[in-house]
Amino acid sequence: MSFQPLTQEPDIQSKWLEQGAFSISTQDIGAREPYYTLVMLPYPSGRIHMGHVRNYTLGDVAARFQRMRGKAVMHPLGWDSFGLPAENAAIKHGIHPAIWTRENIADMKAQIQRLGISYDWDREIASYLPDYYRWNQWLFLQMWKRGDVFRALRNVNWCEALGTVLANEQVVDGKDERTGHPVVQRPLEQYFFAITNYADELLKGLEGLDWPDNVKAMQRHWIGRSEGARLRFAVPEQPAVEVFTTRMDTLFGVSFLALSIEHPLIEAQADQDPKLRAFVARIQAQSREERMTADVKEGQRTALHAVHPFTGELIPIFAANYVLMDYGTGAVMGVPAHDERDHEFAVKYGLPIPKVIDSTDPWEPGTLVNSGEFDGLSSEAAAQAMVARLGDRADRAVTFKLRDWGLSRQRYWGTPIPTVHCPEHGVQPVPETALPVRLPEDVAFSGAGASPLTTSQAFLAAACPICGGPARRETDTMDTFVDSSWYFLRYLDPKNEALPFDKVAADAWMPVDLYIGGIEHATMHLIYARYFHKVLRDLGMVSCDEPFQKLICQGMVLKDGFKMSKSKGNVVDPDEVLARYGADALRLFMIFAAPIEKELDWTGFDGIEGSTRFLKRVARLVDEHTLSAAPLPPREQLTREEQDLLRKLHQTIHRITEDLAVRYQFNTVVSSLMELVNAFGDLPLAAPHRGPVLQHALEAFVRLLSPVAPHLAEQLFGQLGGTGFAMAAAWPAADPAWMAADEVLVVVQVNGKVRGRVTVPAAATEDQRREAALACAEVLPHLQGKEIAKVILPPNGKLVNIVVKNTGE
RNA sequence: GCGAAUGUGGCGGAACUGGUAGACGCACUGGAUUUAGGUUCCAGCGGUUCAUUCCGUGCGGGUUCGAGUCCCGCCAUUCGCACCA
Repeated sequence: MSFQPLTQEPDIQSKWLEQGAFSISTQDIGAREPYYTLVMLPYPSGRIHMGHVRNYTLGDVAARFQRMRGKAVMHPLGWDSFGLPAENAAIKHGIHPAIWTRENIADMKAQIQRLGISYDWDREIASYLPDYYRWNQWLFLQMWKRGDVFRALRNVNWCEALGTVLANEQVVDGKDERTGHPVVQRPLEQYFFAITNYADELLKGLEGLDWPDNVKAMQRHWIGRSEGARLRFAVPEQPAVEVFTTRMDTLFGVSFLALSIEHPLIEAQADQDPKLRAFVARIQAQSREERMTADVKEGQRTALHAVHPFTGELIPIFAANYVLMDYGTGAVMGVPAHDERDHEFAVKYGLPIPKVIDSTDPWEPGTLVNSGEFDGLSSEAAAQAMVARLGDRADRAVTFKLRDWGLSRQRYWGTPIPTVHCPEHGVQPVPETALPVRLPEDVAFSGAGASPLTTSQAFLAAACPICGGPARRETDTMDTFVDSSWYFLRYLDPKNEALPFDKVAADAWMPVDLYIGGIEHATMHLIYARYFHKVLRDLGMVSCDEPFQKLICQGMVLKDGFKMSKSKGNVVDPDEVLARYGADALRLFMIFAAPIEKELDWTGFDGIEGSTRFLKRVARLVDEHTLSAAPLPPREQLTREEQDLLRKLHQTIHRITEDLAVRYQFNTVVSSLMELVNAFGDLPLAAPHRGPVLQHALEAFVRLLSPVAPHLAEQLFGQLGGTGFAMAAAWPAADPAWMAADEVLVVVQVNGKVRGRVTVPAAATEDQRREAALACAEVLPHLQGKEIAKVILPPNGKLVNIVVKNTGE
């Protein structure tokens, strides 16, 4: 029948779908162990790209392997279908985001099905559908009740000309990327999830996760825990200024306080100080980007002074551009002698630079000097002593870089936040019975002005849940990261109309056994989802602490060393490859060409030609084989070559199983398959038991092939007389008795250099191995005139090292 | 600057606990089959050498009978964060 992927693969795919070969249910758990393979929720941009192909193929190999091992495999896919591109398409082409999204999903789904990925499509979800986003709203209400949601002011990117808020990615060089209108920072009242309540747990939880080190490091850094102290400086006739410091020991070196321009004290002073007001206004006018990238430290002296808590000295207070309002307390004690930034600032403004720490590196801790009663103490001891001595003016404190999660978006295409604004009762959540709050259809997409939601009168009109009076419906929508923070739970119970998911289903499958996706989600998505999962646990909805036990980040797919992108014009369309080579060849190449976590360079079609060559060879091997019903003869009746083939078979089963189950090293799975195929070629045509030996080996081989090249495996499985699906057949077991050879090759080294090889019986004792090595013909010349100091025999028995030294002359 | 990772043939990469460096594939070279191209098959393919001679896993040291693997010090590349008090 040979290898005809373009006609055979679609047939096999329809058979799988018709017979529900990929479907799974919670009832399947019991006799079978659950296994949950997940890939990151894709955005339906319209076309799949090679990155998707790589990601989904990797997940599918794991899913198919675990299924064959008898696990109940959960393997779903859905669509992260809210977000800016759909709204931009609406503005640009006048097509409604829902229609654009629906069409894109249909196209991409067809492409993915053509790859033969074994998703249980009955569990497909899409976040833009009310069936899904109503549960975002429901969860928001639960979190509101628990106090996980709050409202606060935060700066947004505001474009005056458009009268709209822009997302960070829409702002380039301080301008709207579409129109070029200037963008400034402006505070707006928004909703937040109090993720910082979980900062410590999010940090500690990383320890137990089987995740790549760099991802864990990124999260640790993102959470950014630092220990120090909070300390209040008295300011005459003003409220005290609280600072956070990790270097309490340097307190005697303070020569100024630097406050953020948003600090309340600075805001109050600016009212009466024109110079300060001008400074604040100038910094405020800078775009977010300008301000983040400015590396010049600037400040403006205020008329105020703080009192040093120990010396009583008056310390000038500055407003400074390098102090961030949302880290620590928004105020810094300036210690120029022992902090690089403070030093730069003090030099610029002519402030004193008193040295108070003796150490080799001025920025590092050491021993205190010029610090009164604390002189001579170590930095660590001094910090403790100072906090104690200051009583209620200082406390030990921990600060995080992690900020609360602002979830408001002034956009149409997202989950409406389920609240109303009542003139009487303020912001009130809508009752659960009123969910979902649906997105209205009658909106205008102009790209200018406030959110399109404000153009729907029907949507805006609401009633206050407390007084029943007229209220304005909230027009902010949720960050799409909310959608992707719990979707993996909805897959487990996608049709539930009473709850987002049932706890029984969640307990059955969670945590996810293998999560595969791009490293670009190392911080945001992977922290938000962990946070949501912990909130859900505290709501009693899930039992485990962490959602994703094992994470693998696959490398990017490149073309000639560069990221594939439309603008570079170097995109390789998966459809083109599928149309020429079929799914199996593409899958095989994706798995074989590079280790999972490394970049994969698509240098041309040579690689996939090689994959096709291999698959053809495999097909030919089975075509040329004559079916044999005879039982496999006992080992002792087989010839050496026949035994060699079966030994290679069992060694390969062992290796591939380890690579898939333990090491997650998929590229060597393909190498092992190729080696085994090469070994098939070494079996002589005249081998007396060729029929049964080959039959036995091919039946096992086809199963090993099935996760990577499932279509061809299906076809060959049938050709070899198998019934049912290859994908449902049992994974072969490696027989240790077969893996061991009765003779082993021993490498003989002299002083660590390979000098010869001898074959000894597997059962040979150490003494026999030593004898054989010393008698080895190639080794003898290297022993001439030398004294044998010792002979090393490592426990693996595959090597003998003879250590010699020169005798006299 | 801080953090993490990675350096192995012309290329992608193997080498699992320190034990035959270069598996497997791509490209290339020669040969066979073929009218030819393609396909398929066989052989070769790190450098060097008269020689299985010596050299060789980014560089320099070290530990060891033995180092791609472990330790110390560099260099380079990639990624992430970046005024974090």
